Amino acid sequence: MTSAPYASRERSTKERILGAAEALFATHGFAGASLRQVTAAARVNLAAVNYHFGSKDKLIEEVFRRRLDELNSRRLAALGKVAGLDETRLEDVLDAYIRPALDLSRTDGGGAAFVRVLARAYAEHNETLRRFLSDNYGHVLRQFATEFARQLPGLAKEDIYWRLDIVTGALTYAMADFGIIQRKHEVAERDHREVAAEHLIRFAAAGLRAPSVSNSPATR
Amino acid sequence: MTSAPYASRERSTKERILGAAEALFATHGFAGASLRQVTAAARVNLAAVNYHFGSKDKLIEEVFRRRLDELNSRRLAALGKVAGLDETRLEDVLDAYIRPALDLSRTDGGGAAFVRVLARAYAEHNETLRRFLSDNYGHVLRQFATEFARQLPGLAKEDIYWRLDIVTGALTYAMADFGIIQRKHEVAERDHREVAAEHLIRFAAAGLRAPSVSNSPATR
DNA sequence: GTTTCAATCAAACGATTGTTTGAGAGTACG
DNA sequence: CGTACTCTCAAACAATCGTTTGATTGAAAC
Repeated sequence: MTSAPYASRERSTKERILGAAEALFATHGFAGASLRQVTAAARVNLAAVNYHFGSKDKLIEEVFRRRLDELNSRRLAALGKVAGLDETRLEDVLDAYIRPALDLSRTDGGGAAFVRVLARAYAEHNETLRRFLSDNYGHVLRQFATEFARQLPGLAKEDIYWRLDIVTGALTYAMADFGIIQRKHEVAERDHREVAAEHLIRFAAAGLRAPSVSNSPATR
Repeated sequence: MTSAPYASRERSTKERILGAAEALFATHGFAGASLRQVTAAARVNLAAVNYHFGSKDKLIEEVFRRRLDELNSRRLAALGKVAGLDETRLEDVLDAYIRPALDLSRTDGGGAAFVRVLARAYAEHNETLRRFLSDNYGHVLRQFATEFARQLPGLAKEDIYWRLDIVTGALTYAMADFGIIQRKHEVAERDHREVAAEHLIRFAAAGLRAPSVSNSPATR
């Protein structure tokens, strides 16, 4: 029923499709990667996508759900270990937010590609996709916002959300490695992301601790 | 020769195509927006794109060049007014970097759409496009890096580039309005971006002033 | 008036798109 | 055995893609 019909030779057809789709969506975009490219890379018949997922759009959704469920629970688990504690520093909360994304990008199963897919999702600005992400991410972001608010009593709730958005943008951009400045080639990919996470946490912690904008409106 | 054949009724065919392409690329992506959609929106014959630009790829390049040339020179002009001066604060340099992007997104001619196109370009991760941006943006970024280094003598050159990348990522995503948290509908678009710029500058200034990562490697 | 040339137009080009079809293979259950 | 069911496959579907063609327009040059 739920298991494969006969002992699968390596990975199931569905998983092979998801993996190939993830990689191709990352490099060519959702519209740019065709189902023929995907099925060829997965060494699967063209009709398999519509048979297993129903349509290309459903396949895209499934690519997200597979990783986001994991990323969601990991972030919440990490947050649960530090939330509400007296000795918790701001950096610990940031680490709970950033580190799971970093770990995801280092999984052997192609999670690195998904980080780029996620960055594309933000760029898509598609209302359907946005609602999908909001439904799956909204409550996680709210929990983090609560803990950030506890760490930063001087900030208004609105400021918190603004800065979390900024952190998310910077995180997405950095994890997807969109830098204009070329990296040295001798630096390995995973070392690169590790360094990126350090810089991000350091930068974001200082940015979050900045004086409130709302309390001092005379900025310009 | 360079002028229109007869007094143009409103805007030239090339300009109408560029405007329509910019808007459609922003919402549907480069692969997602077809030339038939573009030419229909511009009220222009389908063949006009290939006649005036040669191909779809060349059209994409031209969409970038039109705005980037302006953004480039505005940023350098703003930087020139504050660079090297004793009374210049870090926030002034950041303002020179961020404000022109904000102004661009408020132009009536659809510059707001271009900001989203720019965000897409980063997500594209296309090597050709990356080189194009690096050629047009590289020297600007280097000049800003020099001034930032002057303002932040405690930071290593590598730290400067890392943090400039972070600022660029946060700027790109904030300006393109990719926030997961829904905004209040009563807030107008241009007010929204104005507030975004204030938050960004405040956040980025504090982040840039954070202690160097390189000088204290014991982060985790 | 005639030539010249840039610009626009409808129509078609072959290639590729997502999706559907119907036959066939292979396992499980009775 | 036969029936049932899941999955795979080659082939075709209509639609849409970027691009090209050849005719036609209209103003400028001579």
